[in-house]
Amino acid sequence: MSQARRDTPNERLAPKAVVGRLSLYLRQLELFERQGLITVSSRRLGTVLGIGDAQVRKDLAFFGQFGYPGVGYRIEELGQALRRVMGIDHEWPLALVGLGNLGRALLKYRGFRARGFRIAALLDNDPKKIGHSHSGLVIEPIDACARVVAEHHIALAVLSVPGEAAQATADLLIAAGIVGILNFAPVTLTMPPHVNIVAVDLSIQLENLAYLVANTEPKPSATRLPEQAEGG
Amino acid sequence: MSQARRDTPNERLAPKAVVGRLSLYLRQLELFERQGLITVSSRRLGTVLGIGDAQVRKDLAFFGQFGYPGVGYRIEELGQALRRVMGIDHEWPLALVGLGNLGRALLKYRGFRARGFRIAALLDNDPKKIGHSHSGLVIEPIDACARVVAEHHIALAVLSVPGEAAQATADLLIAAGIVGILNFAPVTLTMPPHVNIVAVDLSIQLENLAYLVANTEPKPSATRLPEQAEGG
DNA sequence: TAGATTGTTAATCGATTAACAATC
DNA sequence: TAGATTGTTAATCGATTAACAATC
Repeated sequence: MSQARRDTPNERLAPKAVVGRLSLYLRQLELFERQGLITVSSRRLGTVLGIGDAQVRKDLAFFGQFGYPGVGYRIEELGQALRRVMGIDHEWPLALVGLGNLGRALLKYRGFRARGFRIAALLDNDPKKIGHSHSGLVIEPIDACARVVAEHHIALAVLSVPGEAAQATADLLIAAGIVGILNFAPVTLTMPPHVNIVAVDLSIQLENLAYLVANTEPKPSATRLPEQAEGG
Repeated sequence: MSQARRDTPNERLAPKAVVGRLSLYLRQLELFERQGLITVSSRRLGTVLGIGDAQVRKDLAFFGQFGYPGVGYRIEELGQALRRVMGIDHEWPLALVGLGNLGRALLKYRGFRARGFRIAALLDNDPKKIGHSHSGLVIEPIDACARVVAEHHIALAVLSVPGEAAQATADLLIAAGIVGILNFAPVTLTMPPHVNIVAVDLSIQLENLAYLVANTEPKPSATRLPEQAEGG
């Protein structure tokens, strides 16, 4: 419940790499909190995430002064501060667009809800799906997105339509006022500058993994030396 | 069917950022190929992906000399070369571990198959699920992973178990010979150095999007100037 | 040939790591 | 106090961009 102490918000947008790590820090802080810890040092926080202590401090310092020299960071306070700088100190209603296999799985995915993201509307263009209910929500036609977005004050959309439909659907969503899209379609979308997109291309991730595996030394011996691996 | 011309494989592992873009290049090349194009310049390839022409050339040059001055890149030839350097010029059998909502959606996801990844085995620890068939495959207990991995020559696993089970399950998979994991569990896994991991954390991606949206200027006017957005 | 475009070198930019005075 | 740890500056490292001779 304490307030952040010396919050010196930075004018610039944080580097993408920093923001990605912020989410990792927050997740780990919440874990530490459940374990009953009160404070944590940059070294300890970094170690469990495979990140150097200097980098942890630098990342956090970008947004303000949250630590106490000689003590470390107060976990609850830092967690609150990070939620605020990340813009997730309040709920975000989402539109889920495209209710194929992946879309329906995302609808039931509990990780979103746990992080303050609430799916508030379902959109699909398949006449066989429109009108059906999933998890208490009725699927509406994509044409209705302007009304739906306004009604529920939705800013973010999760796009899980087929690749062929992705750009046209995104255009409709943007016209309806959507300003952020989490794109699961395997397509590079073209956007006006005020709209943000984060692409999650599962095949590309798997390809990157294949490359790494194809170019990594095999296990050198029976000895194993645990080491950290990263992700976004 | 042509061979790459002057392939000068680089000893070093390519930077992560380069590998990520390689997948984008390949996807776009395949699109161009379907559109009937024969050659493409670095400028054109870059433009549609929102990447500079110098960067496209530099990325490709890391792996060899694939272009023709004055002409550009032969699309089919470059595509083949990229598939080879990425290690996806052959099929990869996968183990899908964890058949919750997300796991079942991934099983039906067609993007994997289209890219040479074939789910060859299903593993889950829920007694209610073991023995049931999905898409022609029988769910086996995770304890059986050593046998299953050996039988199907599986190197890569897709891990979609709950966060609490992720590390223990990953340890079993590694002991069974798995050397690459696509991790959907919201947990930072600890790995021996010969094992690669790519983390796909959907909540983190959505958090990054929320940050961007919360810190982006709103639409300045009615004029729109389309611009490229990126993703991995 | 003239025009286009590569591969590569040099210049710039940004991100990570190391070091340390200041603080508790 | 002595020990721990921060925030920040300087040093290093890596990645991107610009420029251009070489090539077709």
